[in-house]
Parts: sequence; C-alpha cells; structure tokens
Amino acid sequence: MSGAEKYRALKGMRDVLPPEIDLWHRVEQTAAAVFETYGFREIRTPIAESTALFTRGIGEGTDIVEKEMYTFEDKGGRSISLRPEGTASAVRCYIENQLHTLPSPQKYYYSGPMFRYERPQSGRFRQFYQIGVEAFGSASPVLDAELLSMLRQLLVRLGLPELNVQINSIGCEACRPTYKKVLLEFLEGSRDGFCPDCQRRYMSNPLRILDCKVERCVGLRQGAPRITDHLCEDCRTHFTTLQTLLSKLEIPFVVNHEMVRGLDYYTRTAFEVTSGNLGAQNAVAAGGRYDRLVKECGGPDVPAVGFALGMERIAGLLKQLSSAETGGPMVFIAAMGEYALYEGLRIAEKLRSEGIWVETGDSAASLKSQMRKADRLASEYVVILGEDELTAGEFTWKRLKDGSDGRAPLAGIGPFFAERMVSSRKRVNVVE
RNA sequence: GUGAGCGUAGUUCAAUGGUAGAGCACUGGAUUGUGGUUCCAGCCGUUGGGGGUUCGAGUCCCCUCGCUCACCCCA
Repeated sequence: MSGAEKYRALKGMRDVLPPEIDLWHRVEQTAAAVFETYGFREIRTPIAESTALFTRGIGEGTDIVEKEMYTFEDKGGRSISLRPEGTASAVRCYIENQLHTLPSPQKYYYSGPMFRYERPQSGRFRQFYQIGVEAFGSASPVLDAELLSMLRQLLVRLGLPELNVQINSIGCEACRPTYKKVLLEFLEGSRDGFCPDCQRRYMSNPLRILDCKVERCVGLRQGAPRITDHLCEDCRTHFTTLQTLLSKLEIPFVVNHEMVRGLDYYTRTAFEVTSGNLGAQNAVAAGGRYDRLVKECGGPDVPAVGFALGMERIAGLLKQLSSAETGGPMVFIAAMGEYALYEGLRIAEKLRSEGIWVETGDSAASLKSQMRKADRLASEYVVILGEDELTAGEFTWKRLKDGSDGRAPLAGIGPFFAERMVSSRKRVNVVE
C-alpha cells in the first residue's frame, strides 16, 4: 500500500497465514477423515497438464477454457495449462493408471490449488483451493446419494449443517436435446425481451437462461417447461431414486429446476451447496455426474460422479462462526543470569521432546520485560529460573490466566506440565 | 473483458486549498525478582506513482498502478 514494497503477491493470489491457516487445517483434516470412512483415498496429481486435456475435458466453448486458463508454452514448445479445476486431471489419472481394472467404483479425493485468470472479487481468486472427490465406475444413484451423504457429513462435522443443498437433473445425451428444443420454443416469443446476455445464451447455451438473475428474465421465463418433466425414462428413474434415497437418509435438499451447471461435461445429477453469508459468490461446493467424460477423454466407457468444495469459501464461513482462535505456548521460561539461561535451555529441550510448546525469554532482559513478553505471547505458564530456584533445585511457576503461582522441584518439571497440558488445553480467544 | 468505490504511519482513521495529526500496535522505563490495568518516554510518513491548475495541493483536474465490490462466469 505504501508503495515502498517492491514485490507483492500477484493479483488474485494471496498468502494464508495464522490464524486463518488453522481453519484450513481443520477443513482438510475433517474432509480426509470423513472421506476415508466412505472408502475414498487420496490422490495427488500435477497442477499442470497439457492444455488439450482441459479443452477437451471441460469443453471448448466454456468460459474457463475460452478466457480463464493460465496457458503457456514450455521449452519444448508444448502447450501447458495450470489446472482450472480438478476433475479433468483426476479423469486423466484414472485412465492413465488404468484404474478401471480395479473393482468399481473407484473413489478418490484430492486437494490443492486451482488457477483461473478471472477478475478477483469477494470469494474469488486466481489461485484458489479446492477439495474434490471423484467416484468412477458406477451409474447407480446410490453412488450419487453416497456422495451427497458424505458431503453433508462433512458440513455437519465442520459445524455448517444449515447450508442449502440443491439438486437437479440435467438429463443425458438422449433427452437434453429434446428438452432444449421445447425450451427454445417456449422462449421464442419473448426472445427480444431478455437481457443481452440471455439473447446470446439463446443461441449458445439456452439452459443457462434458466438461472439468469436479471429480473425481467426471471419474469419472462415464468412457466417455462421443466427439464425434469422431459427426462428420458432412465434419467427420470435415476433422479427419482436419488431423491428417495436422500429422503431415506434424511439429507435435506431442495430440487431447483433452474440450476444448471456451467461445465459441459455434466450429465443427470447436478448439485450445489450455497450459503447466504458469502456475498455474490455463494457456492461452497458443487458437483454432479459426468457419465461421458472418461470415454471422451480417451478412456473406457465409465460413468462417474464427483464434487468440489471451495476452500476459501468454507474457511470464510468458519471464520464467521468466530471460531478463529489462536493459542500461545504452554510454557514460557524466564531465566535470569547466565547459569539460569543454560538450565532454562536444557529444560526447554526436555519439555519440547515431550511434545510441549516452550518459548524462552531473553535472560539479559529484566524479569518484568520477560513477563510482559510471556503475556503477549499468550503463554499459559511462566517458569521463572533464578539464583534462588537453582540453588534449591526448584522452579517458580506462574499461571498467567489466573495469577496463581508456586514452586516445585525441578526434577519433576516434565510431569508437572504434562499433567496440566491435558486439563488446561490453553486456547486464547483473539479478536479476528 | 465491463462497471462502480477507495488509496494518508505497521494498523484503524483525522486534517473549510494554507505548518500532515490521533488512537491502537511496537520498544523502553516507573529503585535492583513477577505480566495484563495505569502513567511517562521513544519510534512511525517521499499522503500509491507521475503530470497539471494554483502564490500554495493530502484536498481540485488528467494519466497510471494497486486494492475492493459487482457483472460475466464460477468453488
């Protein structure tokens, strides 16, 4: 801001620091724990792939491919792109490693940075993080339900049970074209009344007119035919079975007939988890089924379903729950004098080897300033080591929170704090 | 890519066109071994950058960079 710093993070890219990083850890760890109970295993794929994988997989006409990819040539003249999403890479990984030879369905999750060259805004970054899951090899709605159940489980464990889950079916190769025709016929008469974007969509992607937010478009599409009324037999059964399963599992959801996913590869089930507390970019997680993608990318004809969570958005919600807390060290050792310094450092090492967070003061500074430092670090206990203590073979301890203090034999200092660790669980609430 | 708002100390913000300030934070101290509260002191700026108008610009105008929010689109 002051213009003095020469280097700044690139636009739309940011540092994640404590205490926010604690929220990220919590999300990552909770997700991994939940996913593993559903039999999903982690994979890690490169963050760059050949550009063709994305253009083919995500779709030539999509905004992501058309204008949002970080694409460059490597020194061998190959066109490389930073991944704008995770599914294409996961599909490539599935095909390349011939994972279809393993028992189906194969279930995987991943997390990491994605890159899209967009104008940043609240909840949107050029480098952003997703946790994604993909399950290959089953067309059964039971698998769709399992994913939704798993997603719900995760949200509940994170303390976000009130988020809205919306589902829809957008049909398949067989029934979507016929629905498009019906929809276009319905819209034809009022075509001139739509916003410029929708005029364009009328030609390029009529389904998207359904989720336009412009008021007059909302009005003009009143009474439009629903895609779910025009699904083929198989798609309809799939969708109704999914709803039955969700109800049996007591997973709250609403059917949103106007929800359409942006990426080309989705078929049948589409779903989205949104929050009312995130500004314009309110999607926390989204996903759906993509039964044609694996084959289209050159693999076997294997159906699949998956979803992705936006890390920054989840973390944003958790932060609002004011669970942003930070801790200080369990023990701060204030030593006075050279001999005490050596003794203090030895004790610090000992305690650390037992898993206790220990900070040490500057033995050249006054006890007062060491105490102040201990307080600012939000230390749970201060250990004071001076002439008196050392000659007596003891240490003075003080608990900053309540001011209690006392003396105890140095020989037992390990157990002394180990005991207190369990009960005190020092956690200090901090503003922001 | 389009539109709008905002850039002053580490931070949050002041300053009818007339000498750039305050709180918080940070560092030290208040008689030699006890933190937080209080008191005192110290540190803090090319007012994002460049040009223009003016006797004089943080303030007005233009350009530029950056941030923010929204659209498009999306996690």
